Amino acid sequence: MNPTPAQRAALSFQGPLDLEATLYSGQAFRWRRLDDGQSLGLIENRACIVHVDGQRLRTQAEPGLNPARIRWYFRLDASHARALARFPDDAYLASALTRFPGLRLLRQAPWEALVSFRASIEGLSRLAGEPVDFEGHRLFRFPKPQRLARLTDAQLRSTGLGYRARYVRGVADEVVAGRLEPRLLATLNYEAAFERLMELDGVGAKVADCVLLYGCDHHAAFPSDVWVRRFLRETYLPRGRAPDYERIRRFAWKHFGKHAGYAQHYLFHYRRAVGTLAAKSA
DNA sequence: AGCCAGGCTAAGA
DNA sequence: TCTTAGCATGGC
Repeated sequence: MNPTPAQRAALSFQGPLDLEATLYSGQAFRWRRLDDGQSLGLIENRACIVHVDGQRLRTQAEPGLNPARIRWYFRLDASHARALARFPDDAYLASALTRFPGLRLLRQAPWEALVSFRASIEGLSRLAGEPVDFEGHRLFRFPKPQRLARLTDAQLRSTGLGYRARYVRGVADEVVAGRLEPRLLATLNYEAAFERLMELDGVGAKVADCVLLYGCDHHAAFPSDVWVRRFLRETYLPRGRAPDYERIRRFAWKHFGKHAGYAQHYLFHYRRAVGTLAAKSA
């Protein structure tokens, strides 16, 4: 296969951009650090190498991945600052913002987010994705629904999916049959999109909210896992029984507002990377 | 090195 | 009707 040429760009941006926190905080699964300190991954299924140079994001991208799309993916527009500006005056959030001011919520592809629910993204890509040779590295694109739907159960399981293989197959079938259009989830309002996702076999509230937050830019989505629950119990909800999913999200909307999900990612990352949150600025 | 995820289902209280 | 174990596998 012919190596794919790279197109270079330097994208200027406002405010801080912390690629390390942004790419490796558990919201994206397709990036890796190169020996020279840059990061290699795929954006909208096209290979890309990035690093920050002052107030510019320097990129090498496959043709077809335009600078505008890279800006969109990394949220190099004002929407990052806007979301932060709407955060409540909150001591815990302030700690996380002080420590990781350049952590940005990525805008990833709905289809990939949908299947990445606990699926092995890398495994599925290696198994069924088109290989790409880019700047001396080999990557694999994430397979389209049509491709995943044609895989056998044994093939899906070979990627480490285990009994979740049938969930992946089910979602792929839904898309192929035209009953589900991942891109439309971003255009529905949050509640409608949440309900639609919950109808899918293998998608519960946590997974639905992850898809909506990381793949559809729905900031109302507040996925709560063990880290978020732990954080909440250490801070706002210390007594009583462990709150269930519904109670947590209602608390989140009331306390964090319309960008609760964006705040969630800050708290999630801080709790995992640093430890128990201090109520004072770090 | 063992526990636990996340969603579903079947079995138990 | 509500709660709980088990599922296949990998990550902490």
